[in-house]
Amino acid sequence: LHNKKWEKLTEELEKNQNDLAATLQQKLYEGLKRTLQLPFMENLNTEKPLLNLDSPKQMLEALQQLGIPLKSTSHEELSQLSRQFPVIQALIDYRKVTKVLQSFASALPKYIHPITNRIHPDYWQIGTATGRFSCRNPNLQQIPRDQVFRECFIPSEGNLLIIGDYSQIELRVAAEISHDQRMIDAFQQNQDIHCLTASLLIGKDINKVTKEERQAAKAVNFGLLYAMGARGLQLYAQNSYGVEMTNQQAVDFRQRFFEVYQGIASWQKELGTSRLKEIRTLNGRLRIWEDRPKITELFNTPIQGTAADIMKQAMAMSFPYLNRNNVHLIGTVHDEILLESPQEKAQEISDFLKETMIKAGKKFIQQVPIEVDIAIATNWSEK
DNA sequence: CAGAAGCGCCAC
DNA sequence: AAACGTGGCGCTTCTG
Ligand SMILES: Nc1nc2c(ncn2[C@H]2C[C@H](O)[C@@H](COP(=O)(O)OP(=O)(O)OP(=O)(O)O)O2)c(=O)[nH]1
Ligand SMILES: [Mn+2]
Ligand SMILES: [Mn+2]
Repeated sequence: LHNKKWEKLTEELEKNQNDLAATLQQKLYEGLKRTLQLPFMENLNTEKPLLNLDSPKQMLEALQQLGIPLKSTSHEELSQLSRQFPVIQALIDYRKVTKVLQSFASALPKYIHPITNRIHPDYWQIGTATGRFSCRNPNLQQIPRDQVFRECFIPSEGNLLIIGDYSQIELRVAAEISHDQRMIDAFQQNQDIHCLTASLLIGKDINKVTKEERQAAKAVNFGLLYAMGARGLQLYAQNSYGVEMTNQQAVDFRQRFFEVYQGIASWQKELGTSRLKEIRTLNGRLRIWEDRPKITELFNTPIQGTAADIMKQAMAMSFPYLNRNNVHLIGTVHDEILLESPQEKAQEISDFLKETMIKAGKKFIQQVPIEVDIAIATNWSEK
């Protein structure tokens, strides 16, 4: 971790948070004064705040008193009303900064080891029901994507980071498992389905889709793959793209998706009516449920699980070579491997990692080509 | 007072 | 009947 950069980032976020807290408080109290004319308003300028901005319960009560119809203060509900009520936008903004400040900016330095000057989290090999790794103390698999955070993660002197990430991995696994011909063809033609979905959703040339729009499309592709409904699609399009969809439009979009990917549709139908209480990944690993699983779990498990199999296969296959070359495997983020390599070997090692990850993929996936995005970097934001 | 539960949100 | 999934973490509030 780049200490100085991190400290500076933390300071900026703190300043930011103070401003946003002031804005939010002002909007809340102003509103409450108007609607309630409560005597406690006289105490406004005392040290003790009347409302805890971090308390969902108090925020909900306060917003309801302002006449805003809410059942909870989750982002999903808030974003619906953010344009109508400035105070809601203020709460969303305050929450965002508070979250990254509390969970990351302030929390992470506590984990820097006094001797190694590094962060040493615990990785759990069987951390999830599907076979993924999990990570904790701290969880380095949930560092914000934003460059200002990622650029603080740097290799030690004389080394470089090598970052390998599978391309569209669970879609490729899904194409293999379902035998969906259209999706297989798409991957054989090296197409990017995340970009395609983004362009269809926002009505924009596929070549003009931004990184953020592509990122947002992932949840649509994986959502539909794992049985997201029209309602869920509609909400998601609104909240992440600002795309207003009627229920009918969402139904139509969903229908078109499955008309294109008929193999996915029939795979879902087959599994959905199967009454299975257990299911395997392509590596043969088994997940068992006590009672009938939800179909969403049943759909997800073989695919997420196979992606995890591939990941672990790649790690196992590369480790001996890495070890011989004094290259350290310093992290993994589900379909991503992070290495720290002596500078002069970095090119050679990155070629090796990429080929090994692809080879591991091919062990389980034969109908669909496997692609890996690889980067040699001086920090984690450069992938 | 400690620990569990609930909420909300970060990542893949 | 309808349903995206897999996690970890910080805070507040509840429970005992
Ligand atoms: N069910 C579900 N799975 C997700 C979601 N986001 C990511 N995943 C899973 C499926 C992805 O293939 C896998 C790896 O995430 P990545 O961010 O690397 O995306 P992906 O590999 O699909 O695309 P990429 O080409 O790497 O940008 O994690 C999600 O919102 N829902
Ligand atoms: Mn990926
Ligand atoms: Mn990834």
